[in-house]
Amino acid sequence: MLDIREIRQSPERFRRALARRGQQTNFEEVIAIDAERRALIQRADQLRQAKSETEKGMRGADKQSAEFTEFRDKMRQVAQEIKEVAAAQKENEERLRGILLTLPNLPAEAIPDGADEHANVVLRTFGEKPQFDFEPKEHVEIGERLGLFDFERAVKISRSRFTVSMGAAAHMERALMAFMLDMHTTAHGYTEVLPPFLVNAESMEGTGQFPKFREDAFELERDGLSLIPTAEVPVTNLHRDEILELASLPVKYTAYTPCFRREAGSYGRDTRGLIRQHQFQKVELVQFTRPEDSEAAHEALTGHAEAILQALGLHYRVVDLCAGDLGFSAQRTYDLEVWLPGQGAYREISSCSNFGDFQARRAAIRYRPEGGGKPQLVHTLNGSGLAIGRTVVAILENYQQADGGVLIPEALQKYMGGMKIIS
RNA sequence: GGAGAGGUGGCCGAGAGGUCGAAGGCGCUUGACUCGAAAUCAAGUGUGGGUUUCACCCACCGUGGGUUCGAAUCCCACCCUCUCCGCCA
Repeated sequence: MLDIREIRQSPERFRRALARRGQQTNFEEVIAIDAERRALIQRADQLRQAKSETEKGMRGADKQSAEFTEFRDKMRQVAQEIKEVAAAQKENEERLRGILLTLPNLPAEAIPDGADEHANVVLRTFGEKPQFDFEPKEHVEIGERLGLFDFERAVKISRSRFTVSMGAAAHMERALMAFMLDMHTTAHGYTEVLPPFLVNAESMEGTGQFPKFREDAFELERDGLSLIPTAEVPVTNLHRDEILELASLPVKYTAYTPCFRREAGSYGRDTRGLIRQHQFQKVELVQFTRPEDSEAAHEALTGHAEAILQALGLHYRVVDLCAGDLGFSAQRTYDLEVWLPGQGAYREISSCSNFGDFQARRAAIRYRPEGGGKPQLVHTLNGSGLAIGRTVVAILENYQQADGGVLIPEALQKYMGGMKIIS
């Protein structure tokens, strides 16, 4: 959520920043509602002050006296007015919040301009495309031959865009989970968290999924809960409505969870294989930092996700998303795109974002600054480290052999009982 | 799922229609005492908002409604916690 006080002071700055996202925003309405809001607050405060003064007078008065009756009539009138102003305030605040909750975060100044992914900028690449002396296959073919996935039965027991992983593929998911969590907890200093996979609406609002992207979520309406679309939601909301100790910052969490997405509006895209699923597993990285530390933390967090790809020997590139391609809550995002030889394309395998204070303001996550003083909003960050299904895809396609087998990256072998090859 | 008890400041805990942002204690901070520490004494110690911003004012006793001139206190609904029973991995 954007800060209404800052909007009030410099609407033009906000208008220009959101225009970079391709979003035309008219702040006149918001500012007018805000002015009305403050006027209502002042009116309400005055009335309450009058009320409490009248009440003081009543305390000493004889209940039979004319004075008391006069006071009581005055109180009646004030109470009625308070009720009216309170109703107006409620309506006003709902209107204001309703608008503010649908406004996206301001893009960071440093990021490239552009309307869509074509304007994204490649910052760096790691490794090189592997060479094959045969035509590399897509993971679906590779998996079919090795009996790794059962797409048909997944549809039978659930529906399309779900997959059953079998044998070595299921084992590899488990191995990747353990491998990634181990690296992040030991080498990168994250605390492991296993959160609920169902969360309430307040949590979905805190990180920015609700209200604007409600149609993307699987909801259990009977219970008022949603399946998490990413571990970001439960893990960031761990500290909702909290004031963190300065000494505890940065707080760094890593969590393995399944993620559930409706993929509304993606009909026809990536219909084959594991790339786009209603359910996928992911190891997530989440950080809470002081405002002045978030940019450096963003670089570091991206590096933590990269370390996994590097350890697995996978060629990838780091992309700085342009203003038009940025997610709703993010001020800056680096995507990690892994090379998929079977597809002959780079595909997103991780997305690392700095949200600034946008989520912190929605979720009221603060810290006590140096030397005490008023609590300040933290900055929140997160990134996939990594999406596990897509990592399986990348391993299958990059490590495939002419005979149809797949070598297992060395770093992963000990997590797969010493297995060196799937054949 | 059924029955009962309960949700008050960082924590414990009083308050049971008006004098209550809320006693008392613990904790924490600062000062005094001390060579220093402990003990003791004194003062301070929540969050949000508004404004005419070294100050003043308003709100907040689980959440939302209601009764009343007036609600932490009475009524209703919901949420949560605890105990017992049932069920269950």
